[in-house]
Amino acid sequence: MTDNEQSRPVKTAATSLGILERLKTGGPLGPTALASDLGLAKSTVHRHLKTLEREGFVVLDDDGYRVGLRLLDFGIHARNQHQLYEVAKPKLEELAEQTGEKVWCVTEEQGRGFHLYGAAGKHSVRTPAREGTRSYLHQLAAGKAILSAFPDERVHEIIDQHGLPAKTPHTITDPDELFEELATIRERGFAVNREEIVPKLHAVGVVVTDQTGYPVGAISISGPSNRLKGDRLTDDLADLLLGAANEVEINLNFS
Amino acid sequence: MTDNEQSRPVKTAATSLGILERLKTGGPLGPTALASDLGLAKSTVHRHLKTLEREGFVVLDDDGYRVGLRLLDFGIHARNQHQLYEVAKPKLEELAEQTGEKVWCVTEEQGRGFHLYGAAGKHSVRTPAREGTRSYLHQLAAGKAILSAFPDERVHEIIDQHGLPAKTPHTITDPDELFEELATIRERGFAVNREEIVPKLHAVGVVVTDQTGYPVGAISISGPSNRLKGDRLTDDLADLLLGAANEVEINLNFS
DNA sequence: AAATTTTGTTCGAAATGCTCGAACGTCAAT
DNA sequence: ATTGACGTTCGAGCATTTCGAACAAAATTT
Repeated sequence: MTDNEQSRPVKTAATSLGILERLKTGGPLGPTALASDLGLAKSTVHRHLKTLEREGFVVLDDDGYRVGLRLLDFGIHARNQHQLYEVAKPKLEELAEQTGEKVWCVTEEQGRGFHLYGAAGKHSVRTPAREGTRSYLHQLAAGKAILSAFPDERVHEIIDQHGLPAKTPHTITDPDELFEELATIRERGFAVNREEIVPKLHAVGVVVTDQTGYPVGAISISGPSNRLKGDRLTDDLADLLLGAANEVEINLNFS
Repeated sequence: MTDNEQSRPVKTAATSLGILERLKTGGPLGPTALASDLGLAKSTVHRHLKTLEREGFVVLDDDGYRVGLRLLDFGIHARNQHQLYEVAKPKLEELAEQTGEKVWCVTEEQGRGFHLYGAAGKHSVRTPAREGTRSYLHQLAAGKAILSAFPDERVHEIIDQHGLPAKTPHTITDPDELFEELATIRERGFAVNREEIVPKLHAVGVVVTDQTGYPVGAISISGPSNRLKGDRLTDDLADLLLGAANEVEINLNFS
């Protein structure tokens, strides 16, 4: 499963997806700008755009082409496939209300973490994470909680596939260190993140498993480091999360 | 702008998108099932799937290929491009709380209506609409409200492009009837939907325009026909919506 | 307002790279 | 152990994509 080298990819399809990707991050663009960015001929990009437009994946307005809401339809569908979303959602809102912080629900796909849903408490701070955001598991409290529930073998696969890229000086970049951390997490039941992805941002995360012990995702609470520290972080909030995760796990068995 | 006949579409890209579409509606599937559904060779579908998988647009699990959460990333991004979403959201939650019904925010793209966000009140009923759902504008209260703010010329374009397909016996299928309805909506300021998309479901909708009068979307309240009728529908709820839409319009000018 | 530059769009021709079918490997079921 | 169904790989023909150049349309400048 470590093999991600594809024998013969469909280059034409990859080109279309590359255009979508570029439009997502690069705002509205025209054929000329896209062509030079992607190293393609104007006419080629134009043809792709018109095809994508026909299907609603991109739309044309005054400023150029943008990603279309057709993708929201697909995205919401992708999210609804995860039972965790619907079950965890009300619990997350409750936690956000109680703690005043930002509460997330994260799941794993292809060795990466995806933010399924976030509930904002009264005092929650703005972070780079949005719904749909894809992150490296080892950079997230929720992600490390998920990793702690995988067999070592699977964690090795993930490291092989994605590495352990750093986001801040505190990010865990050494496999051995990560495995030690995962042992600690398994022991005490929750994961802690101290400025490992965003400076001055801390978080706690707890895994949510199904009946077989497989991690279907994790929930986390994040906030400013000076508010999420000491006992509040490792006792109060961790306990709150452990209870919530436990409830979610039970509800998952009956849906 | 009525020309949607594309000179030379990129067939290969369209094939990939067709696979995505089929996976969205048809649940997890394997290469063989997809190939026979789409009239393609197994090996062709396989190659497309591997390409899509590499980009995270589909994922493979025990039951077959599914649409991947990478699409949620794109979809959320598409939604965030519409300022209306963020501005209307808190107001929708407020309305849902007040009325107990389901409240939606809809916007237009390519002559179709897209459900940006829905807030559920205590007594809200389950309908086919989800976030991201694409509908015909003439079948929605919010959609008709949007149409009422377009110039007739644009409405004609939309009718030419998409027709006026029926969902129930009450759906408006005649252009003249639609234009009469739009005149009424412009006059009184709100649109009403009586079982035009779902039997026994009624709704009220009010357009939200920008400074130039262009409809950036609409908000609506929907619920069972026996609860949303008479004065409650055309007075109480309509007034509530008109006030909310007005507030949203003002807030849109400062964001 | 004319001219010029930039951008969007169309089209032909060459060759890339996609599609198909057949064969192989793999797994589950009988 | 054997059969069948499914996923995967690979070669070869040719359908399709890609590029570049030319044209049309805007936008920007003089």
